[in-house]
Amino acid sequence: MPRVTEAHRQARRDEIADAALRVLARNGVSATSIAQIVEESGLSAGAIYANFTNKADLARYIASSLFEWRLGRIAAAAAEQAHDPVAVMRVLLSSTGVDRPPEDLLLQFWAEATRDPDLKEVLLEKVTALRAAFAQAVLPWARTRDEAAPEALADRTATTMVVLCQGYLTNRALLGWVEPDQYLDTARTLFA
Amino acid sequence: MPRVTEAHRQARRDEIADAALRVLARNGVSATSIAQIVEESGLSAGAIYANFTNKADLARYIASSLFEWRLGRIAAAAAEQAHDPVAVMRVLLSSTGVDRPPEDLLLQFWAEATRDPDLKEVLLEKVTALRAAFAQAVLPWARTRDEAAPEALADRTATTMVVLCQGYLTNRALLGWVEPDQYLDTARTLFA
DNA sequence: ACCTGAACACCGTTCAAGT
DNA sequence: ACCTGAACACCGTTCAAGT
Repeated sequence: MPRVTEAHRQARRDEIADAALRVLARNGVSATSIAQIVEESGLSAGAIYANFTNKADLARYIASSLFEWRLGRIAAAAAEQAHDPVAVMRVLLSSTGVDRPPEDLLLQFWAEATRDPDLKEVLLEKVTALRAAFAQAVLPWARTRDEAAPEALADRTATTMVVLCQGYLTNRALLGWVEPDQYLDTARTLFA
Repeated sequence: MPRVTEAHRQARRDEIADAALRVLARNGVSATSIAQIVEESGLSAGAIYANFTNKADLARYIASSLFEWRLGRIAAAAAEQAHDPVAVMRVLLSSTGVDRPPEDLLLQFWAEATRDPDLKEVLLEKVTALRAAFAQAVLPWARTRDEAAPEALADRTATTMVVLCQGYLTNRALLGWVEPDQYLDTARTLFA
């Protein structure tokens, strides 16, 4: 297969995925049909199935790119001055932007992954990368706290940071009860 | 409508809901069809639609009872000796039992609620009750920390406890990375 | 009064026919 | 080589006909 065709194929895949994401953002995962994606993309049902094996495969492609976006954010946060775990989480949770993927879609994909092993594998890969980025970001902090085994402390801390951020995002997607600052500050009081 | 008929109707609803829950636990929300519930219950499609307005209404009924179960747990935890927030969360997160509802179903309903206002209302009601139970449970602790406005501290703390527990359950439903004790202990280190 | 199950519009997916 | 869109099996929901 010549290179030009491969590039064209990738462009087609992204064209379909972009159209699908627009429909997903409007209607959510469970209420999005192939017919709607066909209409939004201006292509045909056959064209979608020539580029993705099925609807779950298309969803996986989209979910992967959405979680990738958040990974970019945390890498940026790690590069900033903050090395304290709470400060790093504050950057991630407070991050805004026009291109921010809808948090309820992340939650819907996360829930779907409990029943879709392939999707689970994709998200596990992303979360593992996120955890590694957290661990690297807080390593300087860990060195000031446990000079004997700072790497182990950073790893444990990174895992808990993932869980803490998940809780916040899960909550905000549905209820939006708490601002990041209140969440982190009250948590500090609670654990003191 | 005579009372006997009303009781019979309620029994029918629970018969259908119980059958549906068995299918849901096996296959998950998105892969469960009315046809499967018809087969599992031994009734007909018409009987289901005579007792629930549609599939979403049936799901709402089931989700409500599952979250109710967790509420019972936290009320029990509140009645125990523990008044420290971390100890109360430890009881909730470590609770086991044969009748424990599958956590991935809770997560799937939570995600669905971001697109279903009626389901959102049901879950909001349950979470508000959970938050109130938390607030009551930690009030003695709050009095030892802030004698001026212990109720306000208890409320803020309860909100954050909800978010912290959500994060843990969201994580465990898919990854199962962390034990409750490690999560709570490392969080303490992280915020110190 | 309640239940049955065939019928309906729509869903995800396929594949013969086109270009 | 890739796309189209009618066709297929199955989905959620309804409702005339039964008991």
